[in-house]
Amino acid sequence: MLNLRFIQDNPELVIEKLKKRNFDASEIVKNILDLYKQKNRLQGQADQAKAEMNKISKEIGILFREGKADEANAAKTRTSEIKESIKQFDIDFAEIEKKVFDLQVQLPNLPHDSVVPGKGEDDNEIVKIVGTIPEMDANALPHWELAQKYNLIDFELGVKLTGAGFPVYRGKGARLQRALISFFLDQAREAGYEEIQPPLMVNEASAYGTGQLPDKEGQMYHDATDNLYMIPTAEVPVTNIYRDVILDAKDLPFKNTAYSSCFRREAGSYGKDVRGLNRLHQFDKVEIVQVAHPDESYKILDKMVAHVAQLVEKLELPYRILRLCGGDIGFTSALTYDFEVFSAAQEKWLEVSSVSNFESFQANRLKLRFREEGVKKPQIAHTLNGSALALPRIVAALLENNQTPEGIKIPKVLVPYTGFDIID
RNA sequence: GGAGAGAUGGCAGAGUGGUCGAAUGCGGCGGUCUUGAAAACCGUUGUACCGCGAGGUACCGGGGGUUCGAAUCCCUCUCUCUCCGCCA
Repeated sequence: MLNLRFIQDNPELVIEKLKKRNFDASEIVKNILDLYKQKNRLQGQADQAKAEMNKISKEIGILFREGKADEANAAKTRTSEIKESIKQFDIDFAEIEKKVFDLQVQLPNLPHDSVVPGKGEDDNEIVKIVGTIPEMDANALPHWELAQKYNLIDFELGVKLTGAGFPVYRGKGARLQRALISFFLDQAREAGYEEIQPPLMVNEASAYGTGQLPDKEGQMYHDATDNLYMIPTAEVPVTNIYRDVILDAKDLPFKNTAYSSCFRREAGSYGKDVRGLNRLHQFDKVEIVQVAHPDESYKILDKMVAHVAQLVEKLELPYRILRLCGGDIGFTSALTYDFEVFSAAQEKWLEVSSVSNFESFQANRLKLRFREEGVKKPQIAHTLNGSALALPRIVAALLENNQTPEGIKIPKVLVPYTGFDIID
């Protein structure tokens, strides 16, 4: 969420920048400014009343100790009125604070200057396209048919065990999954990321910390008995490592990578692009997360993009990088690059990674700060994350693009991990 | 699942109604001493909000209550630990 002080000091800037998202913030910002003034006035009054009260209480204590009980009791009678007004101030203050907060969380992050305005995905900028799109045989099979033909993934069995969107990987299909996970983790480690194995369920505080709550409540699986949420991405537990902490500036950036299964209810998304591995309730992903100094975060974003690009290249998949437009960028992001690989048999681009700089938007909610040498006041850090990479669509593209009459070829870089170079 | 104990500053740990934002120790930072370091000694060391500032307010797991006054008393919730049971 945006910092209140910042909104207060830069109302026009906030409104102007959010226009790129087709988000009209004028009403909300105006209300926030009004409430903020009220809040401060109220706090002034309340603090004054409390100061008065504290002073009297202290005096009463001294009087009692000196044995002047009469004077002490006389002083007591003066307090009841102040006490009442304090009570009322506190009630009003809490109410206004809640109103401000409710408005504050409605404002999305300010897009970076490089983000172009736009309505939706059609307006995204294609930064670059790498690799050549393979010419496929007319009878090339989509991955769900290949998965069945070579007995790699059993979607039907998943339905039996759990439900749609929970596929069962088996044999070389399962081994391919494991190989990809190891490969991605090793690559991240070599790039200096510390590997984390996080819990797959988180508590409410963590779900709030990264903004899954309150807005996206319906997108997470929730265990009501213990009030825990299945993570939709490793970003949630990993980023929450840094909730409520003050870091040393000289230790920045913090770099973490984590493999996890991800669980998403995907409520309301049935019917389109859900075939095979295209959209699942449970899938695997290796995530990279960085906590950065504000001055460094965009340099770091570029490095993260380069890291992801290099992964896709090593897998020999044709891909393109998009810079998301204002209308398509996520609520919490200031700048996002999406990676899409070309899936040859489906003949379409599939999103396999999303790399974002959240600037201070997420850190502000997390209370993730750092302290600069010699500066007393802690500052809000920047957070970034990206998928590196999400497995299912990578697998879909690998199967489809690498199919040959002899079988499915495994990219060279993966062979040491799979232990086989062809699926036949 | 049963029984018990506990939650205080970066950590450890005192504090059971007022002078407590909080002893003491460790750690951190600065300094003295030293060729340098260690040791010793001295000083310093929480966060947020409001205020131009002086300063004020809040925070001792969360919420509520008693009281002129709560870290301290009461209620409630959450979490952690120990023992027993079960168990990968």
